[in-house]
Parts: sequence; C-alpha cells; structure tokens
Amino acid sequence: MKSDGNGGRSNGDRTPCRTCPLSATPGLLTPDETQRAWIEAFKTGETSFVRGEQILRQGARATRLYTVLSGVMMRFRLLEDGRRQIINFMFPGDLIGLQSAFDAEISHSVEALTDARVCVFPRDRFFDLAMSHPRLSYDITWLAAREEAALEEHIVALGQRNARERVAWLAVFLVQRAMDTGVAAADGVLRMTITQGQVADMLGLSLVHTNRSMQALRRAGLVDWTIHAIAVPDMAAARDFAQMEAEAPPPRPFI
Amino acid sequence: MKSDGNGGRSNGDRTPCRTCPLSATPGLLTPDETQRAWIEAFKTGETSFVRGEQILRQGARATRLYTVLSGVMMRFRLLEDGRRQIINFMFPGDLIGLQSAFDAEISHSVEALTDARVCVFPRDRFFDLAMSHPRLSYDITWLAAREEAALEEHIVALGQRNARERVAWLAVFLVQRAMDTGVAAADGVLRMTITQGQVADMLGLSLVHTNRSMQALRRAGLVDWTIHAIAVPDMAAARDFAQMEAEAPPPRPFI
DNA sequence: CGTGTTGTTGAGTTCCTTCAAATCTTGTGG
DNA sequence: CCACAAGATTTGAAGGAACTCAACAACACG
Repeated sequence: MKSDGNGGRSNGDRTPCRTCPLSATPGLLTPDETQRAWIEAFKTGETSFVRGEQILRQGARATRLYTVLSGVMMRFRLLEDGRRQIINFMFPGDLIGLQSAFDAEISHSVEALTDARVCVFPRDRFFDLAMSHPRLSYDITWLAAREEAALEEHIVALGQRNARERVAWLAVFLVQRAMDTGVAAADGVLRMTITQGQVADMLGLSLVHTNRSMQALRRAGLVDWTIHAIAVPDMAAARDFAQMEAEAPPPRPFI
Repeated sequence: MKSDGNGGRSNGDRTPCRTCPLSATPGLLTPDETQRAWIEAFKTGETSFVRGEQILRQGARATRLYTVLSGVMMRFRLLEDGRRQIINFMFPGDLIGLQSAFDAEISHSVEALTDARVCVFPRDRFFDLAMSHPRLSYDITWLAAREEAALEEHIVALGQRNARERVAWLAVFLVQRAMDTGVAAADGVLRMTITQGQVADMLGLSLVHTNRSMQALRRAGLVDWTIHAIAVPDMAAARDFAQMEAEAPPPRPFI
C-alpha cells in the first residue's frame, strides 16, 4: 500500500470490472460486455479512503476522475470566512470530478462520509475516451444531467422550505438514495455517522436551529436522526410533510 | 408563420449555421467547419418567443432540445401550493432541456424573460447524434458540467448569504453573464425587465424583503436595480460585498 | 479517567415574513 | 389625450422564524 498525492491509499487489489460490485446494485444498469472492456482499459486503479479523508481539495488542479464503488461522500464549498456549504452527496455509481475534466481548478472539495472505495480514471485521457467510445460519453452526459436534477432539488429545498421541512427533505433524500444504491436496507434506516454540524451546513441553517428542528421531527415521529443513523419510519408521511413529489428514478448507467 | 405545440412561433427564416449570430459572441467558441455541418443536419428549425411565453412546461413530455440564439430565459419549478423557485437563467449559447433528453417528464418550466429566439433540435435523434458525432457529445457534456457549476453557486448563495448579499450576488451574476454573451455592453448595465417578484422567487425571499434589500443596495451605491435595468457601477466592489470570487470563465463551446 | 467533540437547553436579538394599505407605472379603451 | 384598471413598487407595523451567545450534559477515545 502506498499513499498517492491526493490522500487515500491505493491498494494492489484491483477488482476486474467483470466482477464489479456495482453490478449487484438494483438501481444501476450494468454495462454490456463491450462497454465493460472499454471501462476496464480506461481505469487506472482503485483507492480507499477512511471517513473524514478528502478525495478532492478545493483550488487544487484535478488529474483524475472517480467512480464511487462503496461508501458515501459529500461535495462542499468553503468560503473565505470559513463558512461551508455542502453541495450534495455521492453514492455508489456516482461520478466524482466531472467538472474537473474541463476546468483547471476545482471549485469544491470532496470528503468521505463513511469509509469508502473509489475507482480511478485519468483525467487526461477523458477526451480520447469520449472520442473513441461515444456510448460511454453518452452515459456520462446522462449522469451529468441527473446530477443537475439533484442540484435543482437542493435549490428548491433551500429557497422554498423552512427548517423542519428541509431536515425532513434531506432525511428522505438520503435514505431513499441509500436504499436505491444498496447502502441501506429497504427498511427506511440508514446507518451512517453524520454530525448535526454537517447537517446544518447542508441545509444553510445554524447548528442550534438544526438541533431544535431535528428534535421537533423526532417528537412528531417523522424522522429520527441521531449521529449514528437516519430513520424514516413512514417515507410517504415524511415526503408529504416536506412537500416532495414521489419519484421513481429510472435505473442509471455507471462507469 | 405557424404556431407549434409548445407555443412560440416558428418562422420560415432559418439562419444557416454558417452565419450563426452566436459566432460573433466573444465568450463562445465557434465550432469548426465539420462540426457546423453536423449541427446543421441535426437542427430542425428556429422558433421565436415573446417575453412571458413558455418554452417548456413542467410535467409535459419533452420532444425537443433548444439552444438560445438571442434573448434571456429562466428555468423554474412550481410547487403544489403555488410557490415558485427559479433555478437559473439561460443566455445565448445555452442548451435548454438536456434533462429532457433522458427523462420522460420534465421537472421544470422554461419561460422567456425577454423576446427570444431559439434553435430547435429533435430529442429522438439525440442518441444517434451522440453515437455518430462524439465531438458534439463531448461539448454537450462540457455544457452540462458548466451548468452544474452554476447551480452549485446558486446553492451556496441560498445557503450561506443573507438577503442583501443574495441580491448583490444575483445582480453581479446576471450582469456578468450578459456581458460575456453580448446581451449587455461592457458597462455594467443590463437592460432587461425583471419584476421584484421574480427576483424574490430566484432568491427564496419574500417580495417585501427583496424590495427593502434592493433599496439598501441602491442607497449604498452598490447595485441599482430597477424593473428596466440592472446597473452595477463597480463590479469589484459588488463582488466583494457578496463574497464572490472573481472568475474568468473559459470560452464555452455551443451547439 | 481526563480531554475534546458533539449534542442540548435557555435567553435575547436580528432578520425576514406577513398583512395591509398607499403610491406609482403602464397599458388600454373611449 | 384623459380616465381607468391592472400590475408593480413602496411603506408601516407586528409577529415569527432563525441566529448568536453562553453554558452545561453526554459521549467517545486514547
């Protein structure tokens, strides 16, 4: 094991794409044999991160693209005065650092929220890949469009919902996403360590007010969110409270 | 002239891509001769919209993709109770409806903020285009990634800034964007009709508070925003007030 | 068994919203 | 060209949502 420039430990075990763990994920569309071969050729290795480690650092020059193999990550932006805004989350199958394929400097950091493992691709071969394998390029565009839709949701949440609605919205979003990607069982409980300070930074609320909002939702029986786990006993009720529309996301491709 | 299903008037004048008005825009990378031919083959026509008309309607099934040729548009989302959140803006060269290339139902509406003209592409040929012309597909991914970065900014603004900072942020964003795309001269003044109600819906603020914030910025000499025009006399000062980082966007490709 | 991190609670203040009404603009028809 | 209606902006006042400051309790880790 050796440490690479970006932190995290790359390790010799390189899962062949044929036995990619993501193939077992119900919400993901497994690529066909041909695509798999292309992906395998593009891939340079794998890296593991422990909870709290950073995959990308704001302001750095990006040299890689990643796909999440296991674990959950968050993407955030730091302001000069130290304030932090969490932009969104990455679950297995999500692509990390697509913007960095185009920009010299990255505008955000990415940190592991749980222990995580990622698949590594070289940034400088991305253009060639896109030219020679249009099908993969198409799937990447698909992923980018979907990511955009998620950010759209986040904007609506921040712009139109009050504190308790935001907390409920985020809980439902995370638990749903986790169930879709196999990170959580289908029982509405996501076991993951998130501090209230992090929740506050996702939702644009103060820590104290976040705490009180979480308590209110717990008393109401809608969301029981502790540092260890998020539990949403009745997804429909919580969704309703947060004014979310039920959506069945179509299966997504992955790289 | 005849009206098509989505509103707007398509008209017989079809600008050949060779003389595309976007070529004159400083912030846009004109495609080369080969690409231009592909684009021209993909294009089905042009449509004009007057201020207030809708290009896409939330919940409808999408059949087309558009590129803005002239004018400014906004993309927004309606909640069940009538609240509205404006997601972002489209300036010349921006692609409209990329998500609709993948999703059956669109999650937002798009409306013309000024009289506008768009270039129309058929959605059902998008996949074929991506397969046969990887270079165009790559550029579209580029655009999607850039759009994502803009939404990221919006999230930071809503999550971390107070009312006056948000108004200043939006003013700078719009004026800068307008100057980059040739919609406004390089004098920091964007002549465009935007009501305070619209501004409120972009920023997640009440109309009354939006009004008071705008007045405060006017008194401070930072932003003079009337229904007819946005004036930012000193971009650097306004940017500083809104805690924005100065950025020189690289030229963007367009379709 | 300390020490640092995270969560909880109380009190006071600020920011933002809501409601309501008045003024100003703009467009339209007579 | 004026009168009028509809839409947009402005102002005041009061209430509520969210923030800050500050202290303490619970927990996790070496």
